[in-house]
Amino acid sequence: YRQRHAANQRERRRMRTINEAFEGLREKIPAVCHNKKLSKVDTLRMAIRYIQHLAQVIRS
DNA sequence: TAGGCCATCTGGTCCT
DNA sequence: AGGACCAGATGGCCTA
Repeated sequence: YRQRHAANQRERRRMRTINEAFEGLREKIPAVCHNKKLSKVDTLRMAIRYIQHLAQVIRS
């Protein structure tokens, strides 16, 4: 009813902030394929790889 | 058609 | 009490 609806609305807002953060992270990853958007899970995986790569560059 | 990705709803738990 | 966070369930959409 009223409470439930309000909670759902807040949850949607919360998810939106998370998705915006994903969007921000996506932009920091060098684009492999430019037109195709990375999925959330791939964004995380690529970010990990990229950080590892950067660490390697610093080390050498 | 199965599998991956996603948005949404929901109930539980913890924090303010 | 009310909100934030979380994970599970569900259904839609798209692609190999």
